[in-house]
Amino acid sequence: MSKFIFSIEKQELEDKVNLKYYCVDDKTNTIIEESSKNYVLYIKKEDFDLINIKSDSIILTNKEYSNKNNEKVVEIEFKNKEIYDYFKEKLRDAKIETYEEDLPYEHSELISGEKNIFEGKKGEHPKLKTLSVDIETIGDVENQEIVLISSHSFDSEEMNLVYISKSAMPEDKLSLIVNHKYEEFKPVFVENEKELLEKFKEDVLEFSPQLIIGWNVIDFDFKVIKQAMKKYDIEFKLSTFEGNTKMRIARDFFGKSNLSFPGLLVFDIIQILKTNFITFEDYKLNTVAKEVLKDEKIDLEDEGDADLGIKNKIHAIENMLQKDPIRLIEYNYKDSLLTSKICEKLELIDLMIQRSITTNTPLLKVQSPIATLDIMYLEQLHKRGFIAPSNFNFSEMGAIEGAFVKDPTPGFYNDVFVLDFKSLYPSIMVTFNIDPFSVGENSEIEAPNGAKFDSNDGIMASLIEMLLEQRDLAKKEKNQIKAHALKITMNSFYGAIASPKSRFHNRDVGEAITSFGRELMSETIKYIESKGYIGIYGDTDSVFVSSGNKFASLDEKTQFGSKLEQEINNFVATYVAKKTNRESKLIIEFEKLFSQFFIASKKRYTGFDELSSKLTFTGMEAIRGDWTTLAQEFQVELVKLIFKGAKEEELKKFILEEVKKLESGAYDSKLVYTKKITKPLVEYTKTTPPHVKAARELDEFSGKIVKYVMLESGPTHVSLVTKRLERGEKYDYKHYIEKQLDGVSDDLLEHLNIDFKEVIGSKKQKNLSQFF
DNA sequence: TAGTTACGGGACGCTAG
DNA sequence: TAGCGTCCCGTAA
Repeated sequence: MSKFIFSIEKQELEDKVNLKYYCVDDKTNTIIEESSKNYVLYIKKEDFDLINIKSDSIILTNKEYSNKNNEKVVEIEFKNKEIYDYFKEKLRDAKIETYEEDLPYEHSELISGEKNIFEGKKGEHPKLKTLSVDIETIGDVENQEIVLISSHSFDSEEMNLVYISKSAMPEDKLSLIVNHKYEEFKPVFVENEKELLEKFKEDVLEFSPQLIIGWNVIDFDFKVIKQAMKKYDIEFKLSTFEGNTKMRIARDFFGKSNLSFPGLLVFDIIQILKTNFITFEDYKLNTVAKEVLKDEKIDLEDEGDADLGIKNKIHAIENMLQKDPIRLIEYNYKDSLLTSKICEKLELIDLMIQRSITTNTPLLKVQSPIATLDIMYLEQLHKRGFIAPSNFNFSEMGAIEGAFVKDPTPGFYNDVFVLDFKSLYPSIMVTFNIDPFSVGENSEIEAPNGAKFDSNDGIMASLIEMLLEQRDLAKKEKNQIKAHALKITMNSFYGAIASPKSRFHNRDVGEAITSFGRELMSETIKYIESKGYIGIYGDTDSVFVSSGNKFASLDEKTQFGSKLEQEINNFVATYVAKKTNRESKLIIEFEKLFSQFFIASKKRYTGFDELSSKLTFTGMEAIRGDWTTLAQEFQVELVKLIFKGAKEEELKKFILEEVKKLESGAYDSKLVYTKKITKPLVEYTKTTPPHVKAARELDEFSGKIVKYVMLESGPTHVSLVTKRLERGEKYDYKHYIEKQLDGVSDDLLEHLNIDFKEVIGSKKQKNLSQFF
C-alpha cells in the first residue's frame, strides 16, 4: 500500500510541536498520522559552554554538527515552549548565532527522513480525490448574490451537479427550468442563496475531497462564497477534520492567494499553469480549453451584443439569466467540467505530486524554489555532518549581475539558425561545481567573477546530477510529467541562490554562475564569427546564426544546423577543459530555423520557423497585452505579407485600407487598451498614466485590470464609453493611427524604405501646413 | 509569506528657450 | 515645443 503526504499541519503546544500529516492511500482515502517534536535550537558548542546554563529544562542532546568553518555545533532540547522562547531571547540579546532556527519543524522531519512525502512501490503514483468548482453571481461587487454553483469530479459521477437557487431564477421560466432534462449533470434545486450554500457544503463534506480546483477559484469563487457564508452564519469550512481554515487573499498586489481547509487543499489552476511554465496566449478558461481540449465555453453573448457595451461579464450573466437561464445553468456546469478536463489532459495534479515526490517537499510548497532547495540541500548537508546558518536577516549583499544580451543589427534576415544551451545555469553549476557551501579561496576552478570552487563534487553538483540522471531515465520511460517536473526543479535552483531570501544566497556564488554564462556566450559568438558565420543575436543561452550562404533545400539547411551544433559543442568542450578537468555538462542544441526573420531590437523579433512551420513573435507588440487588438492584428498581417514577399505597392495598399476601415468605424471593437494597476490608485503620484486616468474616472475602482479606450476627450474606461458616445463624443482615430498602427509598423517599414505617414498622406498635409 | 536580471518603449512632466 | 530623464508596464530568458 502506498502513502503520500498531501498536507501537513503544525500545532505549537505547551511542551512540544505537534505535526499532523494528511496522507492519501492508493484508494484515495485520507489517513491522518501524527508525530511530535521537542523544541530545539542549534548553537556552537563554544557558545553553549560559555553560557554555562544549568537547568533541568534545557538538555544537551548527543547530536552534533559542524558549521561552515568546521566549528562544532550542538543541539539543545527544551522541556517546554516558555523556556525555549526565553532562551531564544537570551541568545538574541547576547548576539549568539543559531543554526537553522527558522527551519519549519515539518521540513526538519522530512529532511531527517523521519517522514517521507511518499512511500510506495516504484511506478505507483498517488491520486487525490478532486472536485472542480465554479459559481455564478449577479449584482454588483458590493452586493453579490450567488445564483449557481457547479461541481464536477472524475472520482464520482454523483458530484456532477449544478446547485440552482430558485429564488434567483426568472419566475416565468421556473417551471421550464425545473422540468428541463439536463443531460450531463444532476440539477439540485434549492430555495435561495442560503440553502444553496448549505446544500453545497453538506455534499462536499460528505464527498470529502482532498483537493478542490477551479479557475481563479480562490480570488473569485471562494472569496465570494466566504462572504456569503458569513452573511448566513455558516462556518466557512469544507472539511470535517479538526483545525482551521487558512485563507490569504493576495492583498495590495503582492504575492499569491492561497486557501486550504484541514486535509483539503484548494488549487487555482491558473496559478498552477503559470508556476509550471505551461504557457498560453492568455489564461482565460476559454483560451486554454480551446488549445488543450479543442472545446470551448458556452457562449453567453448574443451575436449582436459582442460589443463594448456588454463586455462586463456580470451584465452578460444577468442578461442570460433572464433570457435563457437553462443555457446559463449549462454554462456554469461546463466551466467546472472544462477545468477538470484541462487538469486531467495536462496531468497538472500529477505534475504537482511528482514535483512534491522528487523534491520531498510538501505539495503546497513545491512552487517555492527556496523551500525546495532548502529541503533537498539540507538533507545532503546534514548527511555530510554539517549544519547551515539561520535565515532571518535577509542578506543585503548587492544585486547579482545577470545575463548577456547581444546588441543586434536590426533588420530582415534569411535562414537564421537558432541554437540553445540546454538548462544553462544548472549545467554551469554541475560543470564548474558551483556551490554555496564550498566556495573557497584556494580552490582550483576560477569563475570569471573571481570566485573559486574546488573540483570534488559539492552538494549542488550532486543534487543536479541526480536530477539529470532521473530526468534521462524519465525520458527513456516516456514519463514526460516526471521529466518536466525534474527540469523545473533544476532550473529553480539558481533563482533560490540569487534570492536574498534564501539561506543559500551568496553574491559571489550567484555571480559565478552568471559570469560563466556571459563568458560562454561571448566566447561562443566569437567562435562562430571566427568560422566566417554571422552572429546576429543572442540572449542568455541562445545564439542566432547566419551562415552567410544560400541554401538549395531544407535538407541542406538542417544539415548545416546539425554541423553548427556539433562544431559549437566541440568548441564548448575545449572551453571547459581549459577551466577544469571535470566533465562538461554543457550542451547546445539546434532548435529553430527561421527562413524569414526580422529583429527590431534586443528581445524583440519575429520569424517563420521552418522546423515547426510556425510564425512566432517574440517580445513584439503583437504579443504584448498592453497593445490593442487593432495594433496586434495589424502587425501580424503586415509581417505575413512581408514574409510572403509582397511588393511595396501591395503593402501600401494594405496600410491604406486598414486606416480607412479604422476611420469608418469597422474596427471600433478592437480599440480597447488593457493594463494592470500595479499599486493602490492613490500611490500614482509621480505621473498619471492613461490607464490610471481611466480608472480614476470611475466612482470606485476595484481589482487590478483597467480596460479603456481613447476618445477625443482622452482615455475613457470601457464601462463609460457607450454613454459618452451617445453624448456625441468620438473615438480618437488619429490617436490609433499614429500611436497604434504606425507604432507597430514603423520598425518593419523603415527597413523597407516605406514611410507610414507618407503612405496615409498625413505627412504631406503636415508639411504644407507650415506654409500657411 | 516571498526565484532572478535585462530590456524596450509609451506617456508624463520638467526644463530651457 | 523639443529634448530628456523618469515612471510604468510587460516582456525574454
